[in-house]
Amino acid sequence: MGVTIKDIAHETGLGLATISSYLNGNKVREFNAIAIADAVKKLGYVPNEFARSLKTKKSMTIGILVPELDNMFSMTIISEMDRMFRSKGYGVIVCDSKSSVAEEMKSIKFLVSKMVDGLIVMPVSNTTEIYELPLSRNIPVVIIDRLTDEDKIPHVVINNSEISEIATGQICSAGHENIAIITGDNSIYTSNKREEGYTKSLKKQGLYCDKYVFRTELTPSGGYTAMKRIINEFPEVTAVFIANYELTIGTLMAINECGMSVYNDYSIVGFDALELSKIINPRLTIVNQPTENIVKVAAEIILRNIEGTVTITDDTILSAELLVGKSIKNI
Amino acid sequence: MGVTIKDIAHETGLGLATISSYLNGNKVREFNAIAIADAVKKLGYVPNEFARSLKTKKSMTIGILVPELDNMFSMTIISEMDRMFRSKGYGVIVCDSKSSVAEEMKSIKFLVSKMVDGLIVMPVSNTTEIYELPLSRNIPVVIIDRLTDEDKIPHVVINNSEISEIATGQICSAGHENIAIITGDNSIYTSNKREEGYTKSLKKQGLYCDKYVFRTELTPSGGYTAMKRIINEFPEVTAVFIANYELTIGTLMAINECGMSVYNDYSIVGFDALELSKIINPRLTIVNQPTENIVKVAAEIILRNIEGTVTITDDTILSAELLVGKSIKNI
DNA sequence: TTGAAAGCGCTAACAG
DNA sequence: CTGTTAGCGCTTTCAA
Repeated sequence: MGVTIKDIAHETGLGLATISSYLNGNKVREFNAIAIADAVKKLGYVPNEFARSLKTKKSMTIGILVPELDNMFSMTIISEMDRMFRSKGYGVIVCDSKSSVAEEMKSIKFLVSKMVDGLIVMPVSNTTEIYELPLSRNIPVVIIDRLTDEDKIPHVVINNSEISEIATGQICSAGHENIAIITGDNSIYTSNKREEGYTKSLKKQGLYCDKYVFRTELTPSGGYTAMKRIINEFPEVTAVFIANYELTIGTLMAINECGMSVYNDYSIVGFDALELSKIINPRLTIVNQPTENIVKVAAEIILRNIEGTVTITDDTILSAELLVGKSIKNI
Repeated sequence: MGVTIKDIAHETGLGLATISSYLNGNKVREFNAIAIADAVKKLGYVPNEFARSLKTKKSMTIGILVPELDNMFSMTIISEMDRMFRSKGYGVIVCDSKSSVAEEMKSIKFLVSKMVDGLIVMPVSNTTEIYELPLSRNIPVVIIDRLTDEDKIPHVVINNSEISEIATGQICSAGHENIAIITGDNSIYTSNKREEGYTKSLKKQGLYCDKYVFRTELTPSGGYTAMKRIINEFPEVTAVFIANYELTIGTLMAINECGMSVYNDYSIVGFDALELSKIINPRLTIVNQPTENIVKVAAEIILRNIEGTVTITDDTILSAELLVGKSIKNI
């Protein structure tokens, strides 16, 4: 605690700049390089990032803000962000806005005060003003998972509506006529868009019926309760499109608990439940988000905007894929 | 971007120290306080944390290292840590060691290089040497979720063995004789301890049979596969104790898929699956970890050790609780 | 209370 | 390639 480059300058008899040079990977006479390396080891020198940051104005940390931390999708994203940024020498500092607009604002302030070099936000609110603070301090922002009307900030999203239309279409093609959707509140962008695709598909076939739209909390309980209602109150329903992971878990539980089964009793298309899909028999047909790609693109944009030669503000729309299993029955 | 306390000193005609004093909540003549506040607002001054950190040697961030980021328990812990520390002005920087000893070492180095003020580790490895680096730099460490033979570092753990013994005992009391366990590899502390409690309980009753011990990956697939084997190869088994959340999901899926049911066909005690337990009918009996308390205790210790008046090295053993549902059948 | 001044440890000109 | 020097923006003695 307290070995500085000055100490190793003393030890080696060299100047500060030489040490600094070496430490930053610049050319130094081989002879000196060895001396420095030795001194570093001997004295147990570790660079002081505070001082470095003060000078370079970079903290080498990225802020990530998600609505809920204990949610499968958030977790996957964070997990991959962590890997991605770590490999570039950046640390990741995470915050959770508890799906609250007020908390979201607070979190952004907090992250900015922590001097993050960039900010990745999975937003709750629509207000674009929450980005004024980071932007005013030249902290690049990337919004993921939803589109907003903020046009100075790049978005990375998937084709929620389209893929949901395709997924629903798949169910229609199998001959189902009473198809339910279990999704989240309409104020949630992804829930809304996924419902939009579902609706579009069914209207095209003249099969739409708003009684079959179940909007609930995005939790297993939400899915469970919704599915129970479908089973009990709408026996004519033969297929269900489920718009997220937590809902999918709950829905499956409800089906199983009632002694019914996927495929035979209910044709199912889930969302995000890659791991689940594999352990269900027959294998679940699901929509799979390209999380790795979302992260890769978002990270690249942020990193490039941090470099700051040009500023990217373009949105990226990635395609999710329908992983076809055996959970849709032809009737 | 660039307004410093010097600027506001100019603006107000006061000295640097006065401004700094005010900013840090110390007494300043009311008259001046107002002037400073005005200038701050007018110039849009925001303190530079780098400079402050350089001086105070505190980053106001805590490093958290978990073996797997996409794991229910890790997530819950992180989510609560985030809340806990945020409320104290600390940020949380998370790392994932991918259950690898080498990665764990790297992550600790990384976190230390990020100048965290404290480190909370859910360890993978047994080696105590990985803590030498933070300790040598006076960064307090708290180990959670497992006990190691490191005695300079406080641990916060639950009574894994005891609660598992109790849980298993509960199954025995209901008259079951062939009771399986689905757990993780023995090298994983929690898996090992939970199995230990199970074994102890069964041996006491003279019911132990090592064929009923299933050690697998801590994933839904792991649980699913293990349960399938139980169903197919050991029809005499009537009850299963499951040692973690992911395994519990997989196990339930397997049971349901085979057209069997919890309670009627299999008596089940799960782990950590608070949310699941509620959506299963009959309600699942589970072991519930006091995550909130784990976090609270760990955070308190870290914070206190950061203050640094005295150094706490005591271990804390918290009690998990058995939430009794209706998933154990009397036979 | 307040102001002046001395660093915290590092980087980046600049000159050699 | 190397050494000198001047800060980065803040906190903190120390006097006043």
